[in-house]
Amino acid sequence: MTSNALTRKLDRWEHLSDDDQVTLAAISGRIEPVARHKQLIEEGDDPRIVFLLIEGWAIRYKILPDGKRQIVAILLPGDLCDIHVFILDRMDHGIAMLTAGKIVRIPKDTMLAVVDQNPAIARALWWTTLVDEAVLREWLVNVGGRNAYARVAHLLCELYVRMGNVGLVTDGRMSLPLTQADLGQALGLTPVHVNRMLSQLRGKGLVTFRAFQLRILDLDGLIAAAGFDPGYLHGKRPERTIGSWSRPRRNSTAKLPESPA
Amino acid sequence: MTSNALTRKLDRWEHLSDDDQVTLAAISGRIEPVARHKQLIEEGDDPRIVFLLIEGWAIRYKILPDGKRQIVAILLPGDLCDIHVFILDRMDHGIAMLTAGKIVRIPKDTMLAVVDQNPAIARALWWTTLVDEAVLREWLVNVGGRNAYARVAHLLCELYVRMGNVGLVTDGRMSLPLTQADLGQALGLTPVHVNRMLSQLRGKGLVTFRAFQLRILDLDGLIAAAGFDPGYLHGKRPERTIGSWSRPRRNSTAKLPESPA
DNA sequence: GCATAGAATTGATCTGGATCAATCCTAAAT
DNA sequence: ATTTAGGATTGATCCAGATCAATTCTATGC
Repeated sequence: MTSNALTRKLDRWEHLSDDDQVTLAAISGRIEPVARHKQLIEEGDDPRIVFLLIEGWAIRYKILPDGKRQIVAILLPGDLCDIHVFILDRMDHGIAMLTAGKIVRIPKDTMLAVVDQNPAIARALWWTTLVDEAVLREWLVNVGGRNAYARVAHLLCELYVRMGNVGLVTDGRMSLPLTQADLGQALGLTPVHVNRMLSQLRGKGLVTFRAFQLRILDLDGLIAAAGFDPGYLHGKRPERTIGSWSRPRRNSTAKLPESPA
Repeated sequence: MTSNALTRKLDRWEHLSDDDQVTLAAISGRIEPVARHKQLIEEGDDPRIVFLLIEGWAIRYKILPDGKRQIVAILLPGDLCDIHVFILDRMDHGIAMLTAGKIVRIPKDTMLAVVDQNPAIARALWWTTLVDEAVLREWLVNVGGRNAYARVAHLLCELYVRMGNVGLVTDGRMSLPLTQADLGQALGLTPVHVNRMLSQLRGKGLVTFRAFQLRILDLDGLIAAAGFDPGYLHGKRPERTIGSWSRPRRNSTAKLPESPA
């Protein structure tokens, strides 16, 4: 099970041979539980380990000189926590769990050795970093160019698609373990204003969000409100469903999880 | 000369053997001139070519549904224009020249073959993408968390450091071929407001900017105004000076090009 | 059931940047 | 020298979001 999360993720981009899969299985060993709000890596650390997030949510963030925290990425189950290992001698950002969860640690040296000997794996990993970059670009566009309402809508769309890709959306509902303050830090908005935008979205019958459960009521409406481009995550093939979270997809041609009409 | 821009850039991150260098020299052949404002790749294209920017400036940008343009990266001489070739079957953003300049085209297949057979080169290229990502993160922080004044200052700091790294800063002066409207599109600000922030910076004796020439008068002051972290670009070793632009560095220990006191 | 603490919500007010609208510069073209 | 066009600058006003300040929920734990 454990290794498969990684294999499955990478195989989505680049076909991996059986050998490659065995290699990956070998490096991703024991799963460890991690506590809510646990710092996985701190800004300034010399990263020596790649984390594979098996369960739970995490964030990448940077602290501004005035102490404000800017969230620069949201990591979902199946995401690779830090390949930056390969260049950064000093992390330029921190990574912290948002919820309790489970991770697998992969030491830097293991990772480097594998990459050196398995071009297909290297390429697949590289691809994941390029996808991360595409998401980051879209976040920049979001914060730089959209108003608060569209901005919130856009983030919800993105998370909905990404959660759908890993099989964590059921009937238009998903867990969204961010407080409104957290959302604000990801969007460059005040918690108060996030709240107002959310209630506006609720008022228009697009979504519902309470008790950390997001429900999409009108996906098309939300997409329109956000100016969201469903193609932007560069999904090649939809990820196969994952272990215990899995749920058969009802419609293999749909790019987005269906929203309940 | 031509090949060396690439070699030099990559060698900065990962030591390349003579063989590797020969390989790189072989793939980066003829230099072509490109016109000002030439679109290198358009959003939606299936990218088939990597561009190496030899001379001139370019931008990565995305167009919002309402037609606004958000600049998501600024490319300087020596930058690799698009490795995204490797994943994206559809470009999620466009790339356009800002000035006239010179480029080298490298076909996707060539690139893929080289990468497959030269792990060191692959790793070096991967590194460049991770550095790009670090810059992107900082841009997000900039737009999401800083006020207009610090935001402008921060971009100027970044460009100053990057230009210094490729030997294009002389006595605290550099070319900056962006209009104030362009700066606004990179920063999520109005041209009018960019203008006001610039004159504020000028008023405090930090910089001067006219006729597309930026002059840093008080680097420490600018860094302080920006909340800039000089380490953020992850420079491992300073890039060696490049061809005709080069100028011996006066102080090998300085991280930043000196500003004239 | 009651207390507690972390969130969400709501209202009132303020302000950093946006907008709108003229000029003003400056370099290249005639 | 004069026109022209792309930028820069300046001033006046507006408004989306920030701030400040209470409440109100809601899930705990006792």
